[in-house]
Amino acid sequence: MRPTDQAPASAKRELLLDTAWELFCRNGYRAVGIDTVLAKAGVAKMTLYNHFDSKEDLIAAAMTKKGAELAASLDATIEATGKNPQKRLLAVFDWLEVWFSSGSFTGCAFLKAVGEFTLQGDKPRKAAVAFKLGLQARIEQLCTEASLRHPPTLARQLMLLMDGATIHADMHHNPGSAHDACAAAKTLIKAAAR
Amino acid sequence: MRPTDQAPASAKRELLLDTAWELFCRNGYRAVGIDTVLAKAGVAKMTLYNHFDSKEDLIAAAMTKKGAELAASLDATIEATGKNPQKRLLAVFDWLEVWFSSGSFTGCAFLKAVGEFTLQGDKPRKAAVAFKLGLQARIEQLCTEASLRHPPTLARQLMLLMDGATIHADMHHNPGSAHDACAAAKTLIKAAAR
DNA sequence: AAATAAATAGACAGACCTGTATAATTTATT
DNA sequence: AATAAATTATACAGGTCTGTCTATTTATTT
Repeated sequence: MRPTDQAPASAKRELLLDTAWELFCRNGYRAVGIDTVLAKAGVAKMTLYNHFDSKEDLIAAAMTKKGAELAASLDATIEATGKNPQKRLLAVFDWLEVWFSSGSFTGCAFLKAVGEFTLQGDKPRKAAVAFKLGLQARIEQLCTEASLRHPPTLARQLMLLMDGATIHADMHHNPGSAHDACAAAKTLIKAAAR
Repeated sequence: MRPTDQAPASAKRELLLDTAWELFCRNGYRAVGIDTVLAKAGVAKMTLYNHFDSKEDLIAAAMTKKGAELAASLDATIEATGKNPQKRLLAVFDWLEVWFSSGSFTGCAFLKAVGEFTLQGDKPRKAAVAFKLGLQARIEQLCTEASLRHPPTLARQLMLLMDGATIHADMHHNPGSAHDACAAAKTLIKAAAR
């Protein structure tokens, strides 16, 4: 794991990203102050500002890092599912259910960022949109590989189910929303099969 | 429109609720200060605190008021659709599309409240959950009236599509997500018909 | 007109926030 | 061991926030 040129990996830096992610995701971005992150991470303030230009930069960097981790985690789940293209597509919902039931689930930090950072130019919002579009592209690819009709449309529809389920799992403290979404997805997939 | 006993309707009070709703929905709850609401409404601070105990109370009250208005608006759309039960159910998505395309659309204040107020006891969160459950009950009723199978499950699934579409319309500035959701809903409804 | 209620302006306390400055100290590298 | 780099502690500036207090003015009602 060589550090990227743009973002050299130091231990403190990674610790800050992980701590920030957890706190912001659980309590909201504006509700959590920098000092809270620093206290929990046990890191000095100047260290933070040596690594990041601002709080928003820290947030965006955490989202980029975690987004990559999540994408890798999803891919691992898909690969572990085997070769059947439809099963691989449906594995996305198993992945969601595991997440929702994990105990550490506190909603989707990307969706929350869209709610809190409402300006087009806000870095956290841009990081969130980028992650969601990347995920959508992956879903679309799976739809294509499953030889389903209209992969772009179907992928968007499946994204509605996924993000809806994520919101509901958080709002109603109900991991079962993954099951509802999965059942609906099966119906859509069956209708798009040829 | 007689004022409710619990919340007597004064002009200033209603103005505060409307102004707060718009600003909070557009910019986020914690991002907007009380003073901004007061300046836009042209109301003195003490007037606010004579009508509401706290900022969170104002937020929760605005959500309750707007929730009732939205429910009435939806019902009006449904009634205007006619008697066909399936068309009445699908009218929900027309209603969404009108909202998304309205120009004043800045995302769903209820979903944003869930993201920003993460404690069970937070009044805004409770108001949001109450609204969403009420809407879900209405959808379930429409499913029942359309003689569809498993109305509770189907209603939850349609809610996933609706909330997903709302999030996406905001996140991607794409009112067309209502159309995606509607098409998916038609597939689910057809599969649940008997 | 008199009395009661509602709204106003403005200052203010106390807390919190982000980001900076400085100097001492630890860690890593050569 | 000597030098360079990273981290720390602490204080602080400047701003913002919610909510309160007081005194004054405007509406409403009797």
